[in-house]
Amino acid sequence: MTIPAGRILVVEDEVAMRRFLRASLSAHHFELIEAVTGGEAIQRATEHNPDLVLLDLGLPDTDGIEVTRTLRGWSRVPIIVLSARGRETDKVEALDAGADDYLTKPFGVNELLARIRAALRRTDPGQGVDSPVVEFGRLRIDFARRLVTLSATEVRLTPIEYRLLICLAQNAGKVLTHRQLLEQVWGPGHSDQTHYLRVYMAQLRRKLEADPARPTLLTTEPGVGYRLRGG
Amino acid sequence: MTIPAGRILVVEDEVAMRRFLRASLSAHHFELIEAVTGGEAIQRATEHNPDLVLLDLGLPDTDGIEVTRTLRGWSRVPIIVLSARGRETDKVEALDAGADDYLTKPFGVNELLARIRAALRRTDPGQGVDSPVVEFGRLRIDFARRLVTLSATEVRLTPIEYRLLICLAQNAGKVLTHRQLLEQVWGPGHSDQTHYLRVYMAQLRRKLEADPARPTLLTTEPGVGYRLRGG
DNA sequence: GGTCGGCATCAAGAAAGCATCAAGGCGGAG
DNA sequence: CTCCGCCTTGATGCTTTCTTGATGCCGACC
Repeated sequence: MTIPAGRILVVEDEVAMRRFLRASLSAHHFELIEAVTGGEAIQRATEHNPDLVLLDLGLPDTDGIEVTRTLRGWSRVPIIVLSARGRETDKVEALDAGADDYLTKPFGVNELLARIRAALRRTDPGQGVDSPVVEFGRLRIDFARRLVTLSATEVRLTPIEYRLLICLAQNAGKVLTHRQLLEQVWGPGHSDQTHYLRVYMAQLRRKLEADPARPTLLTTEPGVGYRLRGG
Repeated sequence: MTIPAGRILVVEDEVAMRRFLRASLSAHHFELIEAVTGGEAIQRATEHNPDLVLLDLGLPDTDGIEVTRTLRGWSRVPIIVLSARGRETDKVEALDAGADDYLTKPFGVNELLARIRAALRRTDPGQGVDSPVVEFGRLRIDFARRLVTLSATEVRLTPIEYRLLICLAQNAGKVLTHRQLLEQVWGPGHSDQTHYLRVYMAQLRRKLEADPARPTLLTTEPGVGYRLRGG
């Protein structure tokens, strides 16, 4: 029988490597999601909520390190970096950016699989210590299931809406500046497009607030940013 | 941070290696527990409940793999294996026995430290970071949340009002000259617009003082500047 | 007693920031 | 290929905030 062993997001631009990973992983009953660029990686991650990320450092657009940081902005998904660069400083940088493991190419399939198993094992029985669910009044966010409910009815959020909400939820009570939100949600280099924020905050409010014109959950801090008011 | 970064159990029989680890780790403010044999390792682990285990595979009595399995019998403490054996099968065996990471000797200190940080980061969601808060009588300023409360009711401040208050609060008790405040809040080149200060001090008082006409918190130092009276 | 400088307060115009609607573009799913 | 959902972008009107000017108070000094 073929019980899916987990969903893995593979971020890799080289075709040969991608084929190799696809073959090795699907042979072990992992479900694969693939991305070629950094931007695509972020998008796929929010859409599919993978159980683990295999990340090549040498990407065409963004640096893999940046992808790691962006992911860590809202997610605790295990990240294993695969890289041809074997220098110690590269490893330290990646690990400190939030990666869980660092494997230098070339590597053996079996070692990779063992490290994947080790990483998945850790998050598996969800020790209940860090509750994957938070609540703010009627609003309830289930991180593990990527599920947002409002008084027990599900709210459908687009990837960007969700990321924005997660950002705010993880810093509940604190004000997040426009810049912080833009960099976390849209990635570095978008820090001046405050218009995006306005549009999406309005959309979140329309979906989450009882009276979107007089928000109680998602409040504006004029001249500074936004905040999600903690219970 | 200079506070103990965590308790690490080092299981290693070679004296030189143990000395090396001791030096490297304590330099980074880790608290060390040491064990030479497998049996000792298990005992120390139960006694001291370490935050992480560094485990050499080549031990005099038990095999390190066995130690890993035994530990995993009751504990989820992160285990990083250090070993001279670099064969893939060794790594797979150790990881599948329950180790979280596998580092082949010789390795760089910085990589080891980065991997330790990565492992500790995972198990430490307890961000017990209480934000810096200062109080002056009924007035309370939460810097991290950018939240000002007066007898537990929130006070809304505009960006300039807030910056002005922060300036005064950071030098509580001291007099700040007009020039200092203007340059801090409005930026260099505004040092002669004392009128701004008057307007905004009045506004702050209206929002924070019980009797704005007879201020007790935000006092005027005629001819010099203003001061926030420390509790 | 009158005048003057520093200070407090009020109010109105100017500027900046914000919310919202809606249309076009893009890519993925069927 | 077509449809649909999502992201981007522009236009518009509104609100808040900042700046600026006018006015009155108070104590110091002449």
